[in-house]
Amino acid sequence: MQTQKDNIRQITLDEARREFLDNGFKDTSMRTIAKNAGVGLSNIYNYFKNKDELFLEVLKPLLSKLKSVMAAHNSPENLSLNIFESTDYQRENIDMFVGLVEQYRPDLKLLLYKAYGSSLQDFRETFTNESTIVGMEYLYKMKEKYPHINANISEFFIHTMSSWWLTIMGEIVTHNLTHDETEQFITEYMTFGTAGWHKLMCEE
Amino acid sequence: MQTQKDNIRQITLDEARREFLDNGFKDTSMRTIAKNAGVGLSNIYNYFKNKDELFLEVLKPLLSKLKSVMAAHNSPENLSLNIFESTDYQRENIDMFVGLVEQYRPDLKLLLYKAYGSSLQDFRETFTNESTIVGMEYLYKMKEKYPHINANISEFFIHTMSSWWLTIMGEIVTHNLTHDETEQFITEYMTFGTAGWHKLMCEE
Amino acid sequence: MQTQKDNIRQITLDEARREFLDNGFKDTSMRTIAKNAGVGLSNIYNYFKNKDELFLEVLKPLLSKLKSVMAAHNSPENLSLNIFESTDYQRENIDMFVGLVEQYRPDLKLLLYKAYGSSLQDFRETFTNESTIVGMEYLYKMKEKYPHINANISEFFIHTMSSWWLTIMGEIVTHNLTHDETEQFITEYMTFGTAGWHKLMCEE
Amino acid sequence: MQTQKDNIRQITLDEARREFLDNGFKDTSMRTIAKNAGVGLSNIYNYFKNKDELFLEVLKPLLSKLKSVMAAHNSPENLSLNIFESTDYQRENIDMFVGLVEQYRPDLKLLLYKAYGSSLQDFRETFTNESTIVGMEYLYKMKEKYPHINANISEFFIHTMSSWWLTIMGEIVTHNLTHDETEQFITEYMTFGTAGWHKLMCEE
DNA sequence: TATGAATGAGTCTTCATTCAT
DNA sequence: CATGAATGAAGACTCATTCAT
Repeated sequence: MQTQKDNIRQITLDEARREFLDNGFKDTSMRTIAKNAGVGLSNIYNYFKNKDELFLEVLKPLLSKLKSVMAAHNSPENLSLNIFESTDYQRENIDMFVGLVEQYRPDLKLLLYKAYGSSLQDFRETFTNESTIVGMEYLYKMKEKYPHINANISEFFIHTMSSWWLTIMGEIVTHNLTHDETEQFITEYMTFGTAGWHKLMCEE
Repeated sequence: MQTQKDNIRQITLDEARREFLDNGFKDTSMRTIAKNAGVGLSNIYNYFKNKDELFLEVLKPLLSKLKSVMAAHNSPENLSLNIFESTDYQRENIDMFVGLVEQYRPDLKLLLYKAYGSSLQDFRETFTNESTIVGMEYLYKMKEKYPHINANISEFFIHTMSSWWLTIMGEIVTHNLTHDETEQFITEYMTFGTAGWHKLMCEE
Repeated sequence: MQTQKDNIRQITLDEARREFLDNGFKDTSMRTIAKNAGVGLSNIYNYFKNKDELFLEVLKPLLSKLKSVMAAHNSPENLSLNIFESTDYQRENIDMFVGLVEQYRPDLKLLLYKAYGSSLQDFRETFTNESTIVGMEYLYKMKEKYPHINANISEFFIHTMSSWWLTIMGEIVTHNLTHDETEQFITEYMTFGTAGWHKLMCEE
Repeated sequence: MQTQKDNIRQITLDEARREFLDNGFKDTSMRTIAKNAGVGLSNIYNYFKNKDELFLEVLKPLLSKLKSVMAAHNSPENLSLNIFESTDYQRENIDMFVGLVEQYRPDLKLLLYKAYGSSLQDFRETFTNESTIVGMEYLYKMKEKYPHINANISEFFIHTMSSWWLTIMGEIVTHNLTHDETEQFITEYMTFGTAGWHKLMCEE
């Protein structure tokens, strides 16, 4: 009996996602995926080169989304001190953030907590490093535009903030907040962060 | 050649730490530990019940240190709004923090990044949860003492901040900062955090 | 894009030869052949019954050439003691030999060194056995014609000489001799062999 | 139930030899060896690092014997033109040769015909190359001692003769000659070879 | 003819732990 | 206390070939 191509591929991906989520990349066996997906073990290898590629394929949509998010961060319209006051900008930013979380919740869990043993094992570190570079560039551009601000902020602090971003993402993904809880958290987070950055950049 | 009892135990622990650090809990094999430690494989089981307990034993000192740190956080002398201004208190707090990192750097790496597969795999989550409880209690007590402050802060936000703490710890452990870099970072961190908390608790 | 029938057959054969040469029969997979030849895997089975037959088909030209060479060996005009002196005959013989090597170098490598796992795995043995029979017959006929020669040579010695022939073929195929090197070798080989045979058949 | 160390090791080696002989290295599975030897599959890995090492261990005695044989070839007492006449020397040489074959018959088959896939796959080539070097050195030393001989013999010819040596060894190992057959063959071989070498080195 | 999907048995190797001595 | 042997299940992946279309 032959099932259609796409069907099998999708079934395998779905089952793999479930299995990876339950047991993590390393503790998930191809055998189990095959059995639970109702697909012949060796047949999986007609669709995916190996276990790692299967994992990557599961996370592909999320990964490209993240890439585009990071690219957007540095766009010119964000280069304004307004952002400390502009609730609009912040709101927009946050909505994107929350949307991303809601759309990719399981995949984010996978990526952040279950990737041990895969080639994405060090994604957090990699992503943080890249974010840090982006963050530093942002800082320099701001300094050019607003020479009076304090841009003498250590790379490591930026690094830390980038890492924080992922931490928060991870926490949100892990805990299922109600809508109100989410709203309150975001307000707090914005209040806290805005005050912090303002102090750091404008009053030192 | 026989080695004395305590020696064996210690040698095993040391070699296990090294091996776990290099390859992570899951990818470290008892065989390798035994071979590199020069100890008979099955003899290890005379000192430690199993691989997991060996791992726990390696991390025991760090774990109890962390426990005491958390306990101290809630002590009465910390219950003062002064802490927002008192550089002394903050300084002291930070020094403890830095001291801890310097003393337990490898163990912290182990605990935060290499524990996959062990019973400490979820330490980060567990610890964050406990920290959150402590943090909430602290908040209530502060509210009792200073009724005018805003203590209406979401548990999830506290949770997030606790998690942040571990994130920062992890970053410091991972990157070997010079003394000056550490100083600058701490200053930035304090500035940022103090402003944030102040805004959140006193001006809302 | 469809390729014409004969094309596909030939392309497959060529790619198979290349692959077999690189990795040997056993370590070459049908998948690889198909992929590199740009032919559908299962389509190969429309042209060749199985992997073994594909291998046989690759070597078919060489095999029939070898068969004819062996047949020629026993022809009447060769039945002369002159051959020990007649450089002409020897020369002709050698030239055929060298020509064969130059024309079929890769196929000879295939047949002699890369056939493990195929039905030609024991070709060397088979061919040697047949050659031995031919050689023995040759010897008898010579004895009939020249009764004074010593034809009491063991079958095993003939066998050994037949095997030697293949060995030398293999060596020549493996090492890429220059023209001069080939010439010198042939001279040496003829000198050595002629002296040996002469001693064995005429002076004992 | 625990069997003694050496027992198991030996049983495994014996069974492995048998299996390798029957099916060749590549087509012998560790599972089969384990089953037929009555040893736990994974237990084999307590004695041998992997399949290849098991194979090497089976052939170890033969390999060191061959090494010593080659080393002896160049010894000073062999440096004499007498050897063309001295039946003693030749006899001794041949006896060693035959003894070696009789003692190591199965192992020689293994090494020469069944090693495909193992690290000894190219033993024949390797050994021939080394033999060639030894042979060339021998030739030079002879030339020094007997300046009138013709030492202008191509390396490739020597190579071919070294290869021949292995070929003959292989043939003898494969065919079970009676004592008389062996004697006759040796005589023929010596007659043939001596005449050949003599012609090549002394009359050209 | 041509295709990609499907099969199912097979490969070597590793592991934490326990057993017998 | 110490040891090396033993266990049994599990791991990812490959293969030649056939099936359904």
